[in-house]
Amino acid sequence: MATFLKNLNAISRGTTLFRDEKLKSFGLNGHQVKYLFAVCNSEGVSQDELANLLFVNKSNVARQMTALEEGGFIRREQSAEDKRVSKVFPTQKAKSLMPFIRSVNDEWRAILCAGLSEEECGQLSRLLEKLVENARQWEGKVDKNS
Amino acid sequence: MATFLKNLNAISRGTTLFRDEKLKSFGLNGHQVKYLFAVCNSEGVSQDELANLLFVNKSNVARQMTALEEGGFIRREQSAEDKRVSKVFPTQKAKSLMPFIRSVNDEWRAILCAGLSEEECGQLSRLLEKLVENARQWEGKVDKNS
DNA sequence: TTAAATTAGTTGCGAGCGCAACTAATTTAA
DNA sequence: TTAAATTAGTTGCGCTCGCAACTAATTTAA
Repeated sequence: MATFLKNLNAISRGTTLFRDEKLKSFGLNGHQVKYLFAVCNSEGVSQDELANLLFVNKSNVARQMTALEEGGFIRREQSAEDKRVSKVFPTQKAKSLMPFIRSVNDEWRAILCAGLSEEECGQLSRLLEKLVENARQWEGKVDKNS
Repeated sequence: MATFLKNLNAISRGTTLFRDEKLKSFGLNGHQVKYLFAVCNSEGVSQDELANLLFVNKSNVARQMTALEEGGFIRREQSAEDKRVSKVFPTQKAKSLMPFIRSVNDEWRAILCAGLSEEECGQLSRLLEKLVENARQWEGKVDKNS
């Protein structure tokens, strides 16, 4: 069990490091890629929805959106129906970068899953999905609202 | 793939949160448990070895050892053979706490793995182990010494 | 034997993170 | 209809983290 968490840390760290390496020349760090990727896959998403999608606190979304906006990767648009809501859109610059970001992700997955069969890879995804569901259910129960 | 990393974050966060909840009354937070657990399972380990075991930067080990020492959970002893090395030992206080820490870990694993069979749980551990190995190999290749 | 290279540990720095407190907009109830 | 509760987003705080630069001890080479 202790092993378990340690392992997740190692993989998370590696992922960020890999993305850092590949994307720093574009003015993005390994953490920001995660946010930008989500925005590009859900254009017009609200910051609150982003926080839920990415399992991070909404304060981090606010800060990263400011950074990405200053970097010219996204723009925010106040929702007409609900003026509290900021809808987030990728800029053309971000969209142009997406194929490359996808290739970086693919490359990293290939490195991570080297030596695993397709079945094992799928099995792993499925099992992790289940664990996340369990974790979220517990987190919901203790009601750290976020 | 994007999903993949997000999932790891959610599980990591849940683990820390759970440990925070259960152990704060003992003066330990969710992160420190990880370090203390490793020390208790490898009495006399060096800080450098701890960093490798836990996949964290050695600077964090130094800081957490200072905190754990101040909290009365560990003591450091300069190695006689190599005066650069600090050997780290758990105090009696820490040892007494270990059964409880183990039960917290077990409880969390039970929550995480609810709905999974023994075989699936084992399979998951095995697959993650492989991924970590792959990640470490890549991290070693880019030589971020740490 | 002495000088250079390596190693364990520490510290300053900047970054990400979660939480709590806040503002402003919206919804719910009285 | 107005007051209370909720919601989206922002900001201050304190924590952990990784990196780089540093000290002191040790090992390697000249």
